[in-house]
Amino acid sequence: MAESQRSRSRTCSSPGGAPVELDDDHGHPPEEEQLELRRGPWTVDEDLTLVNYIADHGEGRWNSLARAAGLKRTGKSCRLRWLNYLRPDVKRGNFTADEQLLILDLHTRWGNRWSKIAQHLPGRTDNEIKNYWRTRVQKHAKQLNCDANSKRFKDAMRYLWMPHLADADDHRRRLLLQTAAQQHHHHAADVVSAAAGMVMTSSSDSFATAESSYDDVGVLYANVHAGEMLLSGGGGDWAPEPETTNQGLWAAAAVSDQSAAAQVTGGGCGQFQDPELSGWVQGFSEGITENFWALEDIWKIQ
DNA sequence: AACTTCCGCAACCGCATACCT
DNA sequence: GAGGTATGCGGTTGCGGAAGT
Repeated sequence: MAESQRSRSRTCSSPGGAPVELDDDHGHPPEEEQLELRRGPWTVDEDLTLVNYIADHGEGRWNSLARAAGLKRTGKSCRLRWLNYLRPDVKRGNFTADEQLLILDLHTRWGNRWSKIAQHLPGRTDNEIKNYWRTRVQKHAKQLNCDANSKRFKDAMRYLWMPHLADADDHRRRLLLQTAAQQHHHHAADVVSAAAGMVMTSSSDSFATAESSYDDVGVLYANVHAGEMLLSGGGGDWAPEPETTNQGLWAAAAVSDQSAAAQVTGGGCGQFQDPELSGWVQGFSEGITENFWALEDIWKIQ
């Protein structure tokens, strides 16, 4: 990507985002402003400025917002910072099994339409999903020696990984409910904390940056809230909110695929559309193959 | 402890499209 | 309709911390 590297070479990414010169863009801000523009990591002060300004005036009109707020940033940069990090409803932490399932399924449908996928995962940003895909999913594809966009990999996800995730999610829910039952004599707040702790554990996170202390509160609140929701479900009827459910997208497939996966792992041969994959997957069932253990390892990574 | 490598994430870029005049 | 500007999207990069040696 010569073009990318070329343009990237103009950037100054010194920590703290020292003012740098810009020579690009169709926007062509006045010369004196170009000299002042900052890029690179946002400081706490900048975050606060942006958050306060949006709280007072709302979002939108990003270029003028940046100027009016006194931020020496491009409108683009402000928009990105707000949408991906500062928005109050942005959810942080690892993806839940539900979310992973949804991403896998939606990606098989829509490909790299990250923003479209993100619309079905409330609180998640396209950037986060994109990063997840590139760092986790593609890594797994690499381990399987196939392309993440290949039919083979998609089938592997569909028949092996997704049922695995579904199982794990069931297991997680059972654990939470079990915890609630065991501790029912405790003070309610203790129970909620315990559940929240479990949620925190299952979605532990790298949010502990120096500039994100105020985010921690939000994350904690969100997880405690999640714990409350899980516990208030009471009878094992917990389900994601309507928007976050799979709404038949993968649910039906997951149910039917459970049997396919069971066939695979149980020694049978699932009916796969791709005859090549059928043979490949059949390998799992006929003794232990390298691929099988690779998949098991992949699962442990989750 | 020091150094290197790997990995995840935030932020950037160019391009496409929508919107405005 | 043409031109200019704003916004949104997807791809890519580099930093910083974790893990490994």
